[in-house]
Amino acid sequence: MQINLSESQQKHMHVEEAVQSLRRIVKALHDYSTAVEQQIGLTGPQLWALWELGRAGPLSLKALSARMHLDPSTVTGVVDRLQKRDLLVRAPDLEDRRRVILSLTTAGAEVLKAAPHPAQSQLLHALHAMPPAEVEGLNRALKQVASLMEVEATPVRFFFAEE
Amino acid sequence: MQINLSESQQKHMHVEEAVQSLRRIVKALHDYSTAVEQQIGLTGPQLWALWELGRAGPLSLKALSARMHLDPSTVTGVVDRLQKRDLLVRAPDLEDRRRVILSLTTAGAEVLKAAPHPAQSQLLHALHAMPPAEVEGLNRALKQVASLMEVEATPVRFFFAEE
DNA sequence: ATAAATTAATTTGCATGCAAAAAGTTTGTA
DNA sequence: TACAAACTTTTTGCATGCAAATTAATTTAT
Repeated sequence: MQINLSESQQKHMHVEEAVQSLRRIVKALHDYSTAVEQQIGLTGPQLWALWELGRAGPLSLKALSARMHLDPSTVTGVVDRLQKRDLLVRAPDLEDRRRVILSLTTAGAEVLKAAPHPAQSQLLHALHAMPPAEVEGLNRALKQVASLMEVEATPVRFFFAEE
Repeated sequence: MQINLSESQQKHMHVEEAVQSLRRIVKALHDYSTAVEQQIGLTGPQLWALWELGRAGPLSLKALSARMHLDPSTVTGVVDRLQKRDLLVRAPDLEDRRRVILSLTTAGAEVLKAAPHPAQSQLLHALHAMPPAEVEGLNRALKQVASLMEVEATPVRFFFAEE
């Protein structure tokens, strides 16, 4: 079967598919987190925090927040729950007493050893599995999308052909 | 200054940048929602719910939940807040008394008329602004990433409105 | 040397988001 | 018809997530 599409129709199709693919990626990330939670009893953010501590050694709360790209007040809660389960400890920083030093406990390190990678790694894995040229092209296109979206910082009304 | 990078180092760089770009896209979506919230005093999900009601007429809570791809228990809360501000009303369905019929109030329709589209328009706008070849390449790469991430095939869900 | 500004972590308040269970309604079946 | 099963909404409980305010400690400026 041969169907002829106008150039704008083809483009619209690609846009729809690209949006669909982004949804699939987000869903895959979410599903992976849910599966991990079922498996080891830690939520996505909790495992992620442990994982960052495991790879980057003891960290202050702020440093951990920065690595997770989350607000410190959010990470405080995540750390509370991990501490309650003795997977990490808070210790005062003698250099700067405002700071708290977060370290894995032995139990935390054990859990981490048995745990799968956090969901972020799922994405990294996929990207590393792709041909370099593909990754480079994807990178260029994503950067452009991000730039175009950042230009429109303030809400504007958009109008679309059919929809 | 000339620095030689191995092929794997170059690839790793592209991977990092691609992940960074995805983060920027997610952040741009969030920033847009925040800007809308500042402008019209409605959160992203609240505007989204109003918008679906505006375009798809009166809906039951379940039907609205389905359109938003959110759990009914979540939408109950969103609807509560909109009802408290008289932007929509709950009415019993005489056909099936389990159901609740959600309708925009005049005030709700007014707010909607003055409001920008919900956040996903930002992304669509950016994609439509790109050269067709770029979109096609992006599409192909994203599909591959999604496939690689989907260890087991599962039905696609959504992270924002559409249709 | 001391006041002012900054910084780190926490607390509080609000809004998602889901799962599980409760309550009322309708449908299917024996 | 009676009763079980399924459906619709709400409630409850928990875990993010951010913004704004607080507290304590440190740095900067006067």
